[in-house]
Amino acid sequence: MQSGISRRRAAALAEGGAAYAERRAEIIASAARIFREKGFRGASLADVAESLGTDRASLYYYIGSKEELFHEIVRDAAEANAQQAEAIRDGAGSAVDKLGLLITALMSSYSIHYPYLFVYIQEDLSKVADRRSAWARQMTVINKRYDDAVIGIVESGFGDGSIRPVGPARVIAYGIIGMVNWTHRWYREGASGMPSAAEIGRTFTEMVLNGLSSGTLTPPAGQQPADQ
Amino acid sequence: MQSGISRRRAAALAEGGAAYAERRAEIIASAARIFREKGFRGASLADVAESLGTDRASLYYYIGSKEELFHEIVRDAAEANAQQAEAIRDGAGSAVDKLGLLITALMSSYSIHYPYLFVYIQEDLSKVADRRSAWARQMTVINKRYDDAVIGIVESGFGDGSIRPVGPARVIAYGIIGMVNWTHRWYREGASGMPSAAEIGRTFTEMVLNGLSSGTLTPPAGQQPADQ
DNA sequence: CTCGTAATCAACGCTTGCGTTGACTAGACT
DNA sequence: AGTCTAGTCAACGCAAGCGTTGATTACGAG
Repeated sequence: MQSGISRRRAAALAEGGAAYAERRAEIIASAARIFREKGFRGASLADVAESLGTDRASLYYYIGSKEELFHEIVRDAAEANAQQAEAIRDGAGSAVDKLGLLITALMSSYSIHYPYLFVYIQEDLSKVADRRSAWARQMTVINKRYDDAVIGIVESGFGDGSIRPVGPARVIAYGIIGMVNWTHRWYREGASGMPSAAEIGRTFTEMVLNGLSSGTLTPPAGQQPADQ
Repeated sequence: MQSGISRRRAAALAEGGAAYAERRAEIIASAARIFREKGFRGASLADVAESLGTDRASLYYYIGSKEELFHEIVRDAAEANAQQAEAIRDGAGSAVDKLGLLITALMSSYSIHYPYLFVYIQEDLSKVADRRSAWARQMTVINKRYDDAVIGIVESGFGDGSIRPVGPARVIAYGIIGMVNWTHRWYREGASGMPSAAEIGRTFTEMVLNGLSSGTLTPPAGQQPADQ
């Protein structure tokens, strides 16, 4: 059984009016900003409504619930992310090249889809929804695809010898992912003194691929003995 | 004006009974686990009480509020973290050595103080409390001390030539911090197939200091031209 | 001018969760 | 046995926030 407002929303959605779709997109964009600022639980629909200069109840003409709003924001971001990683994994080049590509591609995604991607990254999705819900299961799949793509690149590098096996592929992959994802805590698009996303990507790439050590004061690596 | 329960709590605290302190610590430890699992906003005091087999109201004999409980968990973790980073920065060794030390030290802290440290790390503190509150300002200071210690190590490495200036010191520092902190999303103490914190620390150290590239398929670094 | 549709909003019910009250219980001490 | 105290808990008040209703406004078409 549908509620009154829900029926009207479904009708408007089915009709597919351009103005309606545009207003809806506006709401989603504004909500993304709010979620980015306050987090999913910290943000209220009142905040979203206020940022749009409208009433909270009016939002329900465009969206079914706070969760639906959140899902809409996150799903596309996650899917795009996964596809990008998979495309790089399946593309041409050595594993090392691919890792470099991956890092810079992610950073520029962030720059473009900000704040959508950061909403996605900053939320620990396992804490936002019941693990058994349909949406949570979809997200688990998408996240796994993403992880597997990165892990796959590292493993292929182990195989062709282009990546030094300094540890388990999963740990290396999560290290890279973490380095990039953690930017959600400090990177602010266009803040004064803030390097560009591209510059951050280049720095990360260089440090992960070729290392920070200049080799002038420490032995130049190879396999150093486990000192513990 | 104090409420009844608050007066009794203050009295019990002032008296300093050992059993009281122990029970209080038990509550804090259990709360840390819950906060770690559900996040600050997602966890309710009912959850905490239930995990202790007691009533929610009984908690207030030991703690003043949910916030106080959270602060107690986080403050020490943050302070310990900052002091550790500062001690490493101010200790002996080259900057490269210090970075390696820092990474492994952090990872073993996590292993020891788990879940306290992860509660601290997983919460974006700017989203949990009003930025102007006394506590938030204290935390800002502690966080800055930590960041500055890491940035300081990187800068000193620039100075003595042991660290290659692949980008701004802040970006390098945040890259390392991110790599380590992101473990809160996937590292689970003692989960099956999970590497030890020490092993993860070694892997991260090796990849950041000496790089992943074997040099067999890509030019061995130096300064590569900006390709953009 | 009137009518119909798209869009808005004041007001409501409902749930969750925080913090408090004041009474109760178990056990130590006299 | 009687009393005192540390600790517990059923019950309450209160605020925030979600989703709904039903009426109202704005406005374009006829």
